[in-house]
Amino acid sequence: MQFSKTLINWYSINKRSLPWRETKDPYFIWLSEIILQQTQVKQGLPYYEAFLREFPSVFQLANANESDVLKLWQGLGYYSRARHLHATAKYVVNELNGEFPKSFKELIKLKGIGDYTASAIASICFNEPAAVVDGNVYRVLSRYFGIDTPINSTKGIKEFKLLAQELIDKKKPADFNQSIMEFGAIQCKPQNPDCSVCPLNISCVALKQNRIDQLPVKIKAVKAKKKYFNFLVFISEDGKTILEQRKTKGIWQNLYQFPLVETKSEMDFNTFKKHIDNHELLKNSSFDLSFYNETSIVHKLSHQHLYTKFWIINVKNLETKGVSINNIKDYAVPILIGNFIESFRF
DNA sequence: AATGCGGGGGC
DNA sequence: GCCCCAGCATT
Repeated sequence: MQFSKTLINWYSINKRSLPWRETKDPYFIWLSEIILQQTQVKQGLPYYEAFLREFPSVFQLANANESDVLKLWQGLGYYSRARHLHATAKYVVNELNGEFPKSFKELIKLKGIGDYTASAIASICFNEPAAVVDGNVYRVLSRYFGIDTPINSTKGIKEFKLLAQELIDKKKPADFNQSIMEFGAIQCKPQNPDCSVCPLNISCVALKQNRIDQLPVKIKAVKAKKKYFNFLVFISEDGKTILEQRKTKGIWQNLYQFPLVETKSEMDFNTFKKHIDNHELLKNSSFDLSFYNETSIVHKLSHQHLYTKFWIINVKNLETKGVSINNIKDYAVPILIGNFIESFRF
């Protein structure tokens, strides 16, 4: 197939030099693939290097505490990846003697490994002809073949997977998979690709029909909801503050934060002072309230916009409820909290 | 089939 | 402001 040959040839010339491309060790490939889910190389690379420094093998990762793994993951987002990464490391060490499964069928059973990641590991590490379909593959195939089935519909997911599976070079599954993804990342970019230098421009359907900017088709995402977060930043005279671990499902599960009061709207000083008067951590004690930011900090997640205020609460002492302010950098926190901690002078 | 989950960057 | 990103789990 000319399509596959062209991609593999393009890849051999244009591929970026990246650390996980120097190995077929499933631990390294697995780690890189989990980190790179929904994450660009530029953002994930430093995390990959940090994880390998801290956990050179699956055994060190399995022996770590989840809190330490989350701390290292801090800032990368989609924290369930880190929790599943750790759980799978423990499973591989404890149940599989530290050896990763060697087939798509077995790999996909592991936590945090879905169709894409199982295909990536099986092809790159074990030469199994399992086609990867990530955001890049959707884009390349939808444009080159002029397919307008929505890529995030059930029909589209099946259709593109089938097509990729037909196109894969069964003799070079690793090269084919990586070539089509790299091609999507560098040549067939989301915005303003330079089709004049594309090795596939002669036969690209979208280019011929002048539909490059209309493909791939995607079903619209729901709009983000607004939420109003008020963090209680306690400061005691003996140098302590309060951090709590988020145990509920939802965003930032198992990360730490200052005690959170969610409200229906943005709080001004007087309203908020009344609002928290009966708060569990404040009743029967005197406190001095002030704000860190008078206008909300807007933190945008994919599905929520968080209008956030940090409230400074000076108290006499916090006894055992508090943690030493000197140690707060040891806790894994959302980037929203992390940015505050960095800029606030305790 | 639909929803939730982060954060950074491009335009 | 909207879209995109080496997706997965849950319901």
